[in-house]
Amino acid sequence: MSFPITTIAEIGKHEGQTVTIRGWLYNLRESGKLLFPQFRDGSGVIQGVVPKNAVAPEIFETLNTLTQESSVIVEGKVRADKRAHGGYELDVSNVQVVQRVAENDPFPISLKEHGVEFLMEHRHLWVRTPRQAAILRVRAEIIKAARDFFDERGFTLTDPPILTPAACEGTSTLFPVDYFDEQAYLTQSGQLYIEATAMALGKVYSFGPTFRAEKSKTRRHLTEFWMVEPEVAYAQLDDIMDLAEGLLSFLVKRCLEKRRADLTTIGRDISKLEKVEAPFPRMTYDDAVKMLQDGHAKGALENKFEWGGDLGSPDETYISSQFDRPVMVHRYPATVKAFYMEPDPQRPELALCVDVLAPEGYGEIIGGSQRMASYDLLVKRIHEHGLPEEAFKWYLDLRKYGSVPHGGFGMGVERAVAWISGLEHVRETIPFARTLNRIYP
RNA sequence: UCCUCAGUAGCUCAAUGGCAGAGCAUUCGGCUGUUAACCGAAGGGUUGUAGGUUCGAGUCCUACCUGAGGAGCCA
Repeated sequence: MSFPITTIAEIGKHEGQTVTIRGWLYNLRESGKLLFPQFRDGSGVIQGVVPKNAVAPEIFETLNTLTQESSVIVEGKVRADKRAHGGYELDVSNVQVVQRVAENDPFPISLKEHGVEFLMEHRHLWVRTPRQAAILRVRAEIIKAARDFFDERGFTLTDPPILTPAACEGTSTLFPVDYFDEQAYLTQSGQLYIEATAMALGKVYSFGPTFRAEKSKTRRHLTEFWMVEPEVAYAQLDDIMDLAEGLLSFLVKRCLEKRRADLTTIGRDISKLEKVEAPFPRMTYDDAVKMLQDGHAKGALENKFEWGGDLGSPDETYISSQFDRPVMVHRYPATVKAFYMEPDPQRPELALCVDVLAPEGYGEIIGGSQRMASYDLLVKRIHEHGLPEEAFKWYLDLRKYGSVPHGGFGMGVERAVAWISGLEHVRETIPFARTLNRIYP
């Protein structure tokens, strides 16, 4: 095996040359004394062509009896061919089997369809299939793009703790952890901590895992998921909305530039993504209520929405279905939102907050707000929500020592990936999903 | 927590209360351009679990287990 090693993605650069690829047998088709082994290496799939009279008998026999997902190092000459899916084929001249999958215990994920439970039980093997690999590449691209977006705009990455002493927003949905005989919790948001670092560094963001012990069983929920959370000193609600709009359109543009082939593999309708450009529609909660009531009058919504409630999932789906790009709903009633949100000075019953609803029924992918700047009002709200003031002492300090208007948002990475990739369920957007009923593999 | 649906071969699914079936996968045979290749053959079953009704239950009833996606809650 002395020929140059290449990846399948870059094999076109070696047309006419003999190369080495290192990967796995994806599938084997045969037609008499002609074999068509398909190899994958994580970067793509290429079909090999092996006529019986063109190679040594032992090489033909090795390939003829090779099993799906056996690991192989293959030597062959790259040839452009219109009949090939990637545009190239490999005229195989030599093969070395690294590990052969036993036929009495074959690779479980055959090329035919499978059910969700079976696939999730074999997630460690499912990730090898082309569609799942494409989704994970899109996820990686979105993560890189989000970091580039903030890094290029003068934000500093500050990592909040994952082990926390108390609830950010109430204990009911937290995973408890024993911390040297003390009760601790896995974080449900880094927000409160990055409010502190924003007062130190001006513009900050966090990027990390988040844990919610909610017993949610829907296509939008994981118990462990990743969030990008920017936080900006001196920012007001309009600045936060501008930032959210800028981030989402940046992510979509980047994926269209760099991961178009993967989106095609996944089966995404790319024309829908191409419409996602700033500015996004912005509507107040009041106008959203009117839209929902109109929807009810037209028979599109089952229940009549009354002012004062939080938007339910069917409500979000209806609103977002009216637009071809994300829609920003702002200024909800303070009573349905978190304790730390700044009241609207024009109408104190409203919170200066925004939810960004993705199109095509993907629901809320960003939630943000302007944070409460007043010490006295914040103490009052903490008490109203029945939260222990002692646990928030450090958070209240931020309002004592140079408090300023500030705000930020959290974007759910998996929901963003599900939307951009056009997936039915967020469990495919993360390598190993943690859901209500699954913590294996 | 509530509502709805599902559980039969390794996988995906059939089977009116009356013999347990097919496709894929695996093995064997055939085919020199296959595209989830195709053609022929073989092996492969405690029908989720425990009860019940019945001459007879994969099928009907009860409970439980497991899973799914919807509500609530949220990103």
